[in-house]
Amino acid sequence: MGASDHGPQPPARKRADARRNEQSLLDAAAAAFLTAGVDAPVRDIAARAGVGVGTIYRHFPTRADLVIAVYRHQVDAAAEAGPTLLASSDTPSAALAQWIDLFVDFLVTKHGLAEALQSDDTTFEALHAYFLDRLVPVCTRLLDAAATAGEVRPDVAAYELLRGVGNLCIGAGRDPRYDARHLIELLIAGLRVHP
Amino acid sequence: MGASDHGPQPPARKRADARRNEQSLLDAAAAAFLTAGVDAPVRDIAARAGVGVGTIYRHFPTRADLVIAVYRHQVDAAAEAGPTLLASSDTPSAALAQWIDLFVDFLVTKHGLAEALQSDDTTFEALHAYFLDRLVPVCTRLLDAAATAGEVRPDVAAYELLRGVGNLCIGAGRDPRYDARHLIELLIAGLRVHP
DNA sequence: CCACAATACGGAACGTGGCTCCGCATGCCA
DNA sequence: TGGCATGCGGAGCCACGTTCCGTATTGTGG
Repeated sequence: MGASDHGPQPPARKRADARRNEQSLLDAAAAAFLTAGVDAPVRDIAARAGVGVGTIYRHFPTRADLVIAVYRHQVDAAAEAGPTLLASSDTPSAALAQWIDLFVDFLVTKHGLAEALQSDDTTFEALHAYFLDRLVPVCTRLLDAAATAGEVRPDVAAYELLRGVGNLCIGAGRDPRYDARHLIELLIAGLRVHP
Repeated sequence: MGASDHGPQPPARKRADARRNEQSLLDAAAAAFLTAGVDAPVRDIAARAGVGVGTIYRHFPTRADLVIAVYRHQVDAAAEAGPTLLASSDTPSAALAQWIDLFVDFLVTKHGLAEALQSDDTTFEALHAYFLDRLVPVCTRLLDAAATAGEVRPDVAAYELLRGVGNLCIGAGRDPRYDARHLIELLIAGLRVHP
């Protein structure tokens, strides 16, 4: 559900001010997320957008809805990059590595996103689900291709790998001594079938 | 600092009721952590212990202090297990693997601990520091031994490895599809020098 | 152009949780 | 037993999420 229809062709027309406010909120949220992370206080976001808190909840009932709306494009781009990479890379495992790099780039630059994705807070459940809906199929395809080519172990599920990578991104960029990419490289090395 | 003296020989005698309350609080906190995780509400812990909230803050000014006090023994045990394993194992890398297993066992059974350890919440800074103080030296020794024996890559710091393992433990046991141990096994496989 | 219903808005108000502060109780020692 | 250092309780303040409803705005049919 929810993973296929992202082009509301049948325009459920809304009032002009509503659309205006929705856009203001998206802009404000994006800005707030940048400086204060994805759990920036609701009131702050509302203030930035010049609206009342009620307006946020009307447009984005849960925080997850707001976060998804802000990052939807980038997540979709990552999803679409999968097949492209698979087609353009020398080997499936190279495509997989590049794709994961993309994913990491995304997570690492979004303050608090990786944390939120793994949080058990029910507020973020939908966020978790959205990421999985979009990315697990892509990752599965890359993983399958690499496994079929005998390049990686066949006993790792896309879900697990994605969560692992997501987890390793937590706290990246907050501590110079912690290099998430380095560990993810290790993880992928461990995934490889060694001669 | 704070990592070496854990036997207050010079007894800074406190009042009897103070010591009693401190113990009640430790018991109550341990129980609360078990059911509600390490961020169980302060008021709940106080109620369980039959004291006022002020008493908690007097004995344990920050949440980290309380968590540390509750888990101190187990962390110390993990620290002490390092050298023991190194002496009793066939190879340094086997000792390392076993030791990490121990660490994972600990983290996985403590609801919310792994999350707290990586949280950027300043409340938990001291917790993070305590774990590192105690465990980084031990892990460094294991890692050095294994690297010297040519069993693992020499370019991974104990700090990084511990944080990576800690991160991978986040959310373990909350989702049957996510097996932290499996990924950590992968990580360690990637750490190994392959023939 | 106007009236009026549908739609959307704002922000006061409530619940929860962390943390502080100070008047009061308690243990300790002489 | 008296006096006082030490420790205690919990009311109260703040920050934040979330709800709710009186009011304002929009767009449409007359």
